[in-house]
Amino acid sequence: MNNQPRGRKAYHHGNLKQALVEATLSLIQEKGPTGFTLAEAARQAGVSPAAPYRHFKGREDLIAEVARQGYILFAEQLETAYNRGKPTPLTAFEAVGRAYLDFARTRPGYYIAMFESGVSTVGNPDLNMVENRAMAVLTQAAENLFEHLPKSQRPPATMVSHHIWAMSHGVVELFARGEPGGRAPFSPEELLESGIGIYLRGLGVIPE
Amino acid sequence: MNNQPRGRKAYHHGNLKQALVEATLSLIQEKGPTGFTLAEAARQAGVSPAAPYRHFKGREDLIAEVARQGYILFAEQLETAYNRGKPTPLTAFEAVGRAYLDFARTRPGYYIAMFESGVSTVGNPDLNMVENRAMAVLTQAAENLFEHLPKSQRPPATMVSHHIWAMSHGVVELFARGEPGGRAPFSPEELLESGIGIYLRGLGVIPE
DNA sequence: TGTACATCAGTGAACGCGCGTTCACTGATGTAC
DNA sequence: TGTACATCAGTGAACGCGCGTTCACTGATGTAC
Repeated sequence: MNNQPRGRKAYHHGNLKQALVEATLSLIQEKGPTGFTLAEAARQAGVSPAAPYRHFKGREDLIAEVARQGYILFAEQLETAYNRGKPTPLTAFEAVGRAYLDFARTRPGYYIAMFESGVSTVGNPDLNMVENRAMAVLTQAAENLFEHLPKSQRPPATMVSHHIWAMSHGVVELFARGEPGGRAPFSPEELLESGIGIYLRGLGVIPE
Repeated sequence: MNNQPRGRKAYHHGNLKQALVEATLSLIQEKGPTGFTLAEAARQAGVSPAAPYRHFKGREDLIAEVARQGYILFAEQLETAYNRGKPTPLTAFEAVGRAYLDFARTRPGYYIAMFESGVSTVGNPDLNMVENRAMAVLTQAAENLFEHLPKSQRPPATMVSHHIWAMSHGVVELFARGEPGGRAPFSPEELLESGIGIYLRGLGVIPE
């Protein structure tokens, strides 16, 4: 059903929904969430401005779909990096941190739709679910880290995952945007890696 | 010069520039940076849509001014909290962290203009200066923390301040926005305080 | 103290623009028999 | 295999809207003499 007659414009696009998602990604990337308009996404997909309404309730709904797909990819990428805690819980955890940053940098369109577009995951069950799935990877990775700690010394894993998420997000927003070297004398990678390292030492899971 | 004849609308506003800044703050707070329009700010200040152009080059310029004032207030608030490192470097540092969060929560309009409006401090010397001033407080507070550490163990203070900034910003963006309890089972205050605590322990400036 | 005049800080009308959305429509596709 | 028909996924024109910005203007204020 994806095969339109090649070489002549088909009346039916064939895959408009996804084409709109991709147009949204590239527009958001270029001009920020403000710069994105439904009309332009339609234009970029080679379709009239009314066409998107066959697939989305409106502008907001399209952005939300982009965010939803983004969360899924995000969770997958984190899961892959986590690799079920192999080879060691610690290296796996650190790999997740790097994957976070990598996602934000290589897929800025998704990242922006997810975190900077103003879509709220509260009150949108679909979004909420995929967001939790991504979060769960971080929490799981944290949990594993504490295996060897005496129970009394284990911090709540969700707290740790929130800390890591906050620091990663902060690094992305403040230091991984705009011109290289914009705000910081350190690369985002260095910054996140060293930050997580110090934090983990404070947690007692890295010996000094 | 601030005294207009009371009780009758004056042809000259008297303090329009600041009134526009305040209108911008409240609009940005309510509707986000996207929802802000020059026209509405003018309306809210009780003035024609052309009037703002006597004081600002345009929409962007007004937002930049709001951000600029925000950075100054921000730096002042951090400085006050820092209190020259009294009573101890550690408590002073922690107070700065709390002040960061407090600023973001009690002055969301400024915070949003500074960090979420898309104004870039790069290439705007005025903004750059005040941003650095705020940053310097964090760096100074970090530096003090290491007084008692042997030189070889001292991490670069700017790195530390960047870490703290990132974590604070992350907490604000992810957990201090939207409905209470939106994304996290912890309050932003708890989250930031515990996060910084663990980090400082990792730095070796808090004994376990 | 009064007056002439320059400057400042507003007005209000107008512009062109592009957006989001709706509508009745139509061409293409899929399906039942 | 062919045909009738329902449904799907587009079109294109139109709408009302509010925005940012410009313009010639004017009323208020400040200053030199």
